[in-house]
Amino acid sequence: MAATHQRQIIYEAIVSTPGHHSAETVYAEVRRRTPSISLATVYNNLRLFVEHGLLREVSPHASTLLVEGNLEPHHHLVCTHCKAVQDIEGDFINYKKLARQAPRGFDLTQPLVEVFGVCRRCAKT
Amino acid sequence: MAATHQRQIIYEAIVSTPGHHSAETVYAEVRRRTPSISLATVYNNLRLFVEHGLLREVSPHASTLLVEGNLEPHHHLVCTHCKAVQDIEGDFINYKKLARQAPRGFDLTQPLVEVFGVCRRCAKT
DNA sequence: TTCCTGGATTATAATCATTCTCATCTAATA
DNA sequence: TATTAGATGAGAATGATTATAATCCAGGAA
Repeated sequence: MAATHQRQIIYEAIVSTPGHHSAETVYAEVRRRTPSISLATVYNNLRLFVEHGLLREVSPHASTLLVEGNLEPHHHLVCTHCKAVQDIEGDFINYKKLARQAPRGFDLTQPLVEVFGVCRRCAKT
Repeated sequence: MAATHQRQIIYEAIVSTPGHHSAETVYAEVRRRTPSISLATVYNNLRLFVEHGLLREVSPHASTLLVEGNLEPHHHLVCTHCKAVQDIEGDFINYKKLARQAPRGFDLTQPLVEVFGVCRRCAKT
């Protein structure tokens, strides 16, 4: 991966500010220094950085709406590669600890949890 | 909420089949019985059902790409209402139990977890 | 029954984020 | 300097979703 000027300023813009960054916010930030940069370049490199592990994707799931009729408490296991979602049972969450970590006032009455990993098929590749 | 014909067949199509349903799959299924139905109606009613708690949204996250530079192990707390994401620390996950529940071959070497709830500001409303 | 009214539906246009295409550029190497 | 592979930029294309506006329909009042 070549360390081009664009890549450097994109990376800098992200790691220099804690928190979560969208393509648009990065684009706006980076454009102040290098106005000729293209939004496509930002997207390309965000994806590249995530693939190479330099950045982490905040919500690595497919962007399409999914609904389910199963209202029983259960959680989801999401493959960050193929985006497949499957149900997962079990009480692997310590709700007391979780509630202690959450900020005051955050309603966790019925927490849903999504666990990200890589499914067997994708792990083989 | 009026129990119209369209709403009934949309709801039926979802709860009669376990698993996760996208707007397109519901649309395709429902069209076999009522070919005149509109995709907009499917979207409208999926949203309505989710709001009324008849259905659950599988990945109630912001649909835009977000990245972060913080590679330290941590998790995310997501407000299902305003979609805001904040970091959350802590070891509220029992990884042994989680690994036991996950299907064979699912790679959970570095699991990311998103916990959904309602943030203080949205809970007030 | 007939009219009225408000909500529901439909078709389609519009929007938004993201990806694709392809011509151009750049930097490293021969 | 010439070559070449990869990177970039501009804008078109895509795909999911939402908005718009006209039409439809069911239930209640006359």
